[in-house]
Amino acid sequence: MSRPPRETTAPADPKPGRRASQRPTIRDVSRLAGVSRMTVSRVLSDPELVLPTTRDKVLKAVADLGYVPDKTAGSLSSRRTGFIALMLPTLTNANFAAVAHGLTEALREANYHLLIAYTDYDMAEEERQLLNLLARRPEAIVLTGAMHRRNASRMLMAADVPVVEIADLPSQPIEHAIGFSNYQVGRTAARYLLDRGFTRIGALAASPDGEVTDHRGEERMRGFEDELRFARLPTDAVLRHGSAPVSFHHGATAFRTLVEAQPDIEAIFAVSDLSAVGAVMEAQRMNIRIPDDISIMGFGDFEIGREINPALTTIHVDFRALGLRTGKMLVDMLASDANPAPSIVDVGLRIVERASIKDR
Amino acid sequence: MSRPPRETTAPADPKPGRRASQRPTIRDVSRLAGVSRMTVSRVLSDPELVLPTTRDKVLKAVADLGYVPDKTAGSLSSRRTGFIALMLPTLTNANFAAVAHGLTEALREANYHLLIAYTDYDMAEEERQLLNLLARRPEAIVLTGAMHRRNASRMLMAADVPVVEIADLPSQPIEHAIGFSNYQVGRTAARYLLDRGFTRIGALAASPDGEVTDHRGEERMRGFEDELRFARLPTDAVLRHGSAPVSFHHGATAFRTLVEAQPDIEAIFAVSDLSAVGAVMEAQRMNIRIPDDISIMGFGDFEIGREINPALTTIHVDFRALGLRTGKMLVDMLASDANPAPSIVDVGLRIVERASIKDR
DNA sequence: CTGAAAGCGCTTACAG
DNA sequence: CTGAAAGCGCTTACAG
Repeated sequence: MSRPPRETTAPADPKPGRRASQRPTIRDVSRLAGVSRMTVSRVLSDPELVLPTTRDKVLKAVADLGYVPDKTAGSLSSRRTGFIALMLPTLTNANFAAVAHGLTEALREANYHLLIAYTDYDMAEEERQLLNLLARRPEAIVLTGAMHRRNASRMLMAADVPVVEIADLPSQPIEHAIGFSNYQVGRTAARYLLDRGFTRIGALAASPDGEVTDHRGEERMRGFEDELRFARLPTDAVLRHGSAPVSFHHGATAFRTLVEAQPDIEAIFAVSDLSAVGAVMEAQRMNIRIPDDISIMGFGDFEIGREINPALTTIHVDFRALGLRTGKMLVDMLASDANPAPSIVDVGLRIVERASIKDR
Repeated sequence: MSRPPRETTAPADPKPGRRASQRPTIRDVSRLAGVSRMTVSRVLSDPELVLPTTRDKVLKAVADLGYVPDKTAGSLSSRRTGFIALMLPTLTNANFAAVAHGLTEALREANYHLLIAYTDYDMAEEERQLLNLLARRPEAIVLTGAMHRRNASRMLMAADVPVVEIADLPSQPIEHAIGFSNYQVGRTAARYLLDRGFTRIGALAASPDGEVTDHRGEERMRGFEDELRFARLPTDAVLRHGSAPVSFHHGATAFRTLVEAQPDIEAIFAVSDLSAVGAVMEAQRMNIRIPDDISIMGFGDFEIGREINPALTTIHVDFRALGLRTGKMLVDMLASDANPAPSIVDVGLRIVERASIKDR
């Protein structure tokens, strides 16, 4: 592996005199433009309110100085930070990232900035992060529903801003909730497999581990097991393996474990497409044909599921739309300064039938 | 798909009187504890400085009121916001998400909060986001290297804080740079394929589209093409298809396009594992055997590449470590308040040999 | 259409 | 070990 020389042209004088030049303030602009600070402020926030001549003088001074208003000061004074807090279990999950993207998009026009924190599925960390977030005085708080520590719930209730829980529909929402029932996802999956006549049915999930738990995934498993029980089927092939978050590798090892323990298994629901795809890959290596020998379905409709062979049957939730919708609701709410009654919105879910479930 | 009734227990009285109760300030705490505001401030930032008796009174008042200090005010006063700005092309890319995770981890102990923005690979958006970020007075700015608009570069230079470009090694860094050479990635990939005796060599990438361009990916392609040219091989099988960011689907369609145009192709380098994996999946559907008929290698070492069959040969860069390292450097720098000379750190790269390249 | 005054909720820099 | 004063850089709420 040869490495030809790189042309490392050292920049002439990088960032000269950092400490020398203080950043200009509104006062500097006002002096240069020969107007009051209020006028500068107006030009920047409500230009129509000031005479074009004055406006141009100010704008020129702003450009000449490279003035960037300090929002820290602005926030303190106006009591509006322009922050919306978002707390997620993790950033490295395409669906949660999609929520963040959807939210950002909805918030962009109204000029809100997302303040993101994540918990790594750890409830103790959620509480810690929540404190950090609250200290920044966000104008609204968005977080993943399902489970919080008591202290976290209390802090959320005491926070003087709208709270919306997403991606689940808690039975006792803190305030607003926009999402879907993970419990229903589990029941729907089981029902789907039941309806196709399978009787040896299993599942792949993570194992709850104290404070580090995927509560939403657990909800799916609870629904799945309930539906099996209602059908008088055993739940002993519902495998909890490793800890959250799941991964392709999780699916591969869990699949092998399950199949070795239950060789007659016919159909498997994985808590996430990540696990389901890993299971399909492991099946290929074990020379188990999907779906002829074993049927597999996932949850989340990740892109990779559409591309593998066979394409993965899964349950789809539009996470991007969920983020978008949450953002729009918040923008409306914050604009009107109203305090509407708590709303619970179910965005629903949809089975996407592809090729990983056997026709029978 | 039946939907049994959900127990929608409406919470007794969610968030009573939001507008009634103002959030407590440091003044409220000081009054309740019978001390000055300064003493409250000290208890919260430097507890050893105050008498245990006094401290306990204050802590009790803080707990009773549920006081959370307002960092907006604190920031303005102390001139330290505790923010580190991070600008990324996108959040929905496992490697960039890993950078964010690594950074967060390094920053956590020092109590810095990441302020994240992303550009969707759009340079105009980068400039807009940069302004938003700068207005929040971050104490340092981390962004993806390779390319910026002139205005963006100027704003960065004028910003009175450390700037570090990551995930590339620009020939003219703004200040610090921690990353690897994407150009070298391309050359290394081509060299690897050349050394194995392939002569009909192609590549899969996105097509630059004005302001919306994956400049780092383009650098990889430039290196790849250069290495082919140095070997006196044609570059006509380097396919640019669709626009950034690439995806599994991108790889699938680009692969089909390339193979139909160049049926005698022997080996392909994909700009990202995402495309490479999509290509492998499409090959399966086309009954093209990997690596017997065509060899494929990717870049980025995404988890899915390890799990597919055949496992994907790729080029690995430790993005998490990159984030971690950047964070540590920043914490040190900010703690000492020093202004060290610009540092350029190459974290290197590594070929991961798996099964998608034919032995010959 | 423009500006002088007051204040947002903290911390800095003293003083005692 | 504790506190009174001043001030961070803006915007609000008037006033003219």
